[in-house]
Amino acid sequence: MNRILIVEDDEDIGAVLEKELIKDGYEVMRAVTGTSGRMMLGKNPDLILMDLMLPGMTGEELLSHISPDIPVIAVSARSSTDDKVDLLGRGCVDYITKPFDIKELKARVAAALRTSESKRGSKVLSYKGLCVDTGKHDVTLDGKPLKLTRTEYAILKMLIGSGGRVISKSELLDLIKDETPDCTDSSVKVHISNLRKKIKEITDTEYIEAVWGIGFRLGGE
Amino acid sequence: MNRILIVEDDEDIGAVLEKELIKDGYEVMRAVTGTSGRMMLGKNPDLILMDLMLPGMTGEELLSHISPDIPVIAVSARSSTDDKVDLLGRGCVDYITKPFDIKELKARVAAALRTSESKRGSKVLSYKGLCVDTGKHDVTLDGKPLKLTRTEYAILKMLIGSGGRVISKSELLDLIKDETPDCTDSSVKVHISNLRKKIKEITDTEYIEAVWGIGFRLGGE
DNA sequence: TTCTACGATCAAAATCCTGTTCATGTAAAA
DNA sequence: TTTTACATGAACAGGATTTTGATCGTAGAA
Repeated sequence: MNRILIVEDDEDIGAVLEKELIKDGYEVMRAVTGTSGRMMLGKNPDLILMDLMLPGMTGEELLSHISPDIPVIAVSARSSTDDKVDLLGRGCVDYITKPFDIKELKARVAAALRTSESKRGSKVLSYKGLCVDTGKHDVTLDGKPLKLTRTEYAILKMLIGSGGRVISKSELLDLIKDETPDCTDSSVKVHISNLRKKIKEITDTEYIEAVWGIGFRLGGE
Repeated sequence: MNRILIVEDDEDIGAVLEKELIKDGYEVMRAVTGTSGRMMLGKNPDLILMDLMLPGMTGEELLSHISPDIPVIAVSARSSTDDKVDLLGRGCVDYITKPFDIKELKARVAAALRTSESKRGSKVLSYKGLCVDTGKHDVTLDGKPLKLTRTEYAILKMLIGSGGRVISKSELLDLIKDETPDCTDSSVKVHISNLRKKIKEITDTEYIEAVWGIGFRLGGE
């Protein structure tokens, strides 16, 4: 779940934003001054929605304290192009002028989160010669590329991402359910089987291990 | 993704810098001498982190070869104010003395990149013979000009600007939505198709690669 | 040992995606 | 006005992927 920090001194607007964003499934934190906003940076928000006119500290000042990989959307009554250019230069990814349409705001929040997620979620997970690059969305085994389908990739990523923990079949089912809500666990079995087949074409090491009655785990002996 | 060139002869320090910067999502290149640093200028770094005491060529000498719009941060044991003024005059945007705090260094790197990016909004992105000049708004393939429409250009720029990352279809849709808010992903498909067609007129290399169920990526084999 | 429930695999069927082409609408250029 | 270039949506073909159902193998319990 994504965490959004709202820095807004107007109680009404803040409350509306909070309610709407919670409705969309975000976790929301609120601050009413620049100073309190700065303190809440410690809680690692994934996105910041910020008014530029704040008591205590200007939005611009607050901006300079924010790590550049957190997307910031500025909300302001001001709308001169100069302001806009200036802010975008300082690390804001977007800019909305009041009064705003809540639907548009939500769309921009979603877009900003999407790009930042793919940018910083670009991690390389690895386990014994098996490398999953979550940004490039590709996998290599002992240096050789492994061509996986979407589901196979998702399963492998889940397995490799959970550090040796056993993943229950129902967890894997949830992964697949996103696309097809009604499916039995027999598809999971097939995907696992196909994954193993592709792995076997490259190495003899057994990577995917079944744990009876529980699920699967990565652990090539 | 931003590319950072580290010119540092101390192996330990260089390795730490590289690791930390990669962790932050930068693409890192290393050089251990001034001379090799100079060669790597050809790889178009977005920022240079440079030790001033180098074998082969002094940092000051190297500085004079660097294009003035690339931000350079000097890292040095020396700390006299004269040195500092001198260097800043020669085009360094910042100056850090050893021993430095890695967090501070990262913050300065981020800040320097942010300002330089907004200053010269134009940047030449390139990938295997494909060059996108965001300033001049034109594209060349193996030296030959590629005449693209506005949308095709936007798509290609997004793909090339994201360093091999997969761009989801919804991200591409957002790009098009700016002009026509209601459009289906079938237009994305058509644009991609047209782009490929134009590329194919010049070379046989496959540049735009589909990642099934996810989106598209640049990656000519 | 024998039984049962679960795991593995296969091939066919169903579904989903991509790459094209074509007809249409629209806005700018001549 | 006419012409041209672009963007879009519909429709379809050709694949790729996913699911299903049947079948066989195997671990664990009685």
